[in-house]
Amino acid sequence: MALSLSGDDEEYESESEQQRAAVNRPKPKMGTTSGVKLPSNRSSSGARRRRTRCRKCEACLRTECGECHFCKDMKKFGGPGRMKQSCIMRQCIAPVLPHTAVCVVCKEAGKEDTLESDEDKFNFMLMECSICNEIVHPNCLKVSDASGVVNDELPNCWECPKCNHAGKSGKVLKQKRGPGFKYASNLPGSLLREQKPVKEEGDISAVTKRRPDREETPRFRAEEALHRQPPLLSPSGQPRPRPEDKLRKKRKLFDDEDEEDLSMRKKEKMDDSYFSKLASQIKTEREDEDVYGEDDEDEKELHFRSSVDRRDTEEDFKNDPLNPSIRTPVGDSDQSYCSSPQAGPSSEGGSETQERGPRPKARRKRHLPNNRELSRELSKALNQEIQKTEDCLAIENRQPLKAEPETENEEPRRLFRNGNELGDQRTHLKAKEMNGTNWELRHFYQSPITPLGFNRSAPTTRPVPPRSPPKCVQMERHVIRPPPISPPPDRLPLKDGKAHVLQREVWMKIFSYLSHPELCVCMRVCKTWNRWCCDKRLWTKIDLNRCTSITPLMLSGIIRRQPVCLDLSWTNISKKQLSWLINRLPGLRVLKLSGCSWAAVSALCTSSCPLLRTLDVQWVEGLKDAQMRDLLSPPTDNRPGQLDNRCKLRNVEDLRLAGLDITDTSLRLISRQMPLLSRLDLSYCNHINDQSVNLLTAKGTTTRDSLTDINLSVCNRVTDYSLNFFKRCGSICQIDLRYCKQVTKTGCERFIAEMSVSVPFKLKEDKLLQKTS
DNA sequence: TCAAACGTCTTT
DNA sequence: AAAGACGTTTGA
Repeated sequence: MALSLSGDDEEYESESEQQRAAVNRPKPKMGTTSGVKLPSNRSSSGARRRRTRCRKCEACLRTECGECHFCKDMKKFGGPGRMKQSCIMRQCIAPVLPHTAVCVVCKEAGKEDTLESDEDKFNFMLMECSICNEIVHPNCLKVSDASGVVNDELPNCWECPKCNHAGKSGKVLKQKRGPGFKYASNLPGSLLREQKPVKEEGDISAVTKRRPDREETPRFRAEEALHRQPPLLSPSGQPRPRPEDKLRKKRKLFDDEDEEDLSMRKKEKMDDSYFSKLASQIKTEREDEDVYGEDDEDEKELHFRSSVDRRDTEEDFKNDPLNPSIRTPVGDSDQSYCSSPQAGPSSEGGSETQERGPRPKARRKRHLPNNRELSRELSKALNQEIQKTEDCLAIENRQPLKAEPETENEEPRRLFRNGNELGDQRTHLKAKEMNGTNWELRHFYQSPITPLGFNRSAPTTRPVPPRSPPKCVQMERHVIRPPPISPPPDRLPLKDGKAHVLQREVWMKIFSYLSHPELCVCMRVCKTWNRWCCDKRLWTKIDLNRCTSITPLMLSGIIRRQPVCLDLSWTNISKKQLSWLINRLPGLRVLKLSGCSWAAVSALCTSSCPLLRTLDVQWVEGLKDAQMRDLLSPPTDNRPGQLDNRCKLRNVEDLRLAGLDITDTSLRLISRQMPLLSRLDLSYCNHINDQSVNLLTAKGTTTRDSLTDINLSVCNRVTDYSLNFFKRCGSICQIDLRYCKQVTKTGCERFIAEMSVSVPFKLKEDKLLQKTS
């Protein structure tokens, strides 16, 4: 299929293939396999062990979805059973060598389980060479002057010392990641698409680290973006962004002319920093030099790893394209494709606004570019870069390009400090310099929401919900990487072969003081730093708020970092993307989806995130009672293995529902299904009234005791009477009734007076009641 | 022995 | 290039 050999892959031929060629099948086409048959003996180069699922990864643990292409083919689902493929949802993340695999030297199986130290484990585990396909215990090899290059993307996979030392390239490598990725990455609409290897051109790095495909990023078109209008005032008092903020000043900020500047600035920046000095000592860990150490605790928890930002080279360092704000020309959003979110169970509410026209443009002129605009532009710029990066890396990995980058958006040549390195390696270099950290940069430059002031004139007007993105021909195409088998090295290798004196954990301490943009800088220094800086401890919170385009690269970047808190508010993330993410972020505690479409948010209906504590779905387009019911109801899917009948959001403590057209129906469900709910934001909910408050605080409800903080600001149906209901809330600490027309100051004062006996309250602001002490 | 499914080839 | 087909490997 997609991973079949290109004409160059002449060294590879599997046993079965040979048999087939000889017996069962027509002769392979010329060029597909070499005329010279390789010995089928596995101990020799050429034959490769089929891998099998690990049975441990999340995918392996899933049950068949019954809906995908391959499930439908299965006999048990009524299909013909011809395709014989694993369910898409069950594509193993880290396919392993079969149990029958043995070392070609000692003929014994892997023995790592019997050993204690990491070093022993490594030495006695079976390693399959991605070049010669030999499976050996590293310890059984006698090559002392060269070490293997571990491929952290696939368990038990490396380039053996022999091949590595001989300078063989991985060009014959067909599937570094092995099976299990194959179909998932090639299915229509799959998030996991990948490409066939392509003819090698030029001198490219020895190891073919696979790259995610060039993405066909779902994006909003400029017009569409204008339609996505967050509220003018967020319930937390944060003003909502205005349409005029969006998509202005397309190129100005990142004009090509700044490119020169960039190298200078980079130079300066690096020259006078300690890092730059250090960097000069650091051994540049090119792909073919990199030897990974053992797994570290944190990374073991990661189920996926992407190679997004794993390209770091000298070039990276020298050409640090770090400051995106002065960097890439921003392409027009004409190439913006939109994903094709499938509406969730209750998608009916989401489409009515799709045809809305753009807002009056006059408003757009009003203010100067602010940080948010900047970030938006950056987002686009970076996405584009990422796309190009992928192209380049596709070349680097001898994968065919899906398409050439749009000429008009072609990245201008940069001034490299070492211009001579550009030469014939330009493509490669370009790929490297654009090291997948790009996306990471973007969100750092997103500013916090800039206050625009309260707009009370029409506070309860719902923002125009984001338009549902149109179908995208090629949606996310992205490869997820398994986590590294081996951890980063404990010490930083230096050029002289020695290791830096500081241990990794010391570096981690240092890194922990850095901002995310700074971490991105560090990630470009070398591979080791790249890996270290990706430690999830440094990325507990990832903010993609108002990112106009969530790209597959970003998704895998997120997975790689395993954030605890993820803000995807006001993005055009699709259902598929969100679902994909949630399923891969088992530790996610905070998920912010405000301003997203219900189509996207409905991913929560089918994905389980039992650890989720904070859910922000304010201003979600089309999220009404029916949808809320879907969100809160137990999974309807009761296929075998689907045993959890509890509410998927049962552990939510902080629920933000501002700006939703929900009624008491939803509140009943909430009070029933979220026993731990402590903070509830219902601001701008026009249907909320005293009866709603009564419901939430009624006898027998868990919310009565669990609620500590409720936001009812701009709920115009709420009156002073609600305050009586709050008196029975045992834990209530804050009641926000600001801008509730029917709530009076007198009413609040009365509440304070009456409560003073038991719980002292104060008016922090007008109609904002807060417990003192 | 059998179901599952990997990896490659063929067909579209 | 993508989708489909299928022999063979793998684990139970």
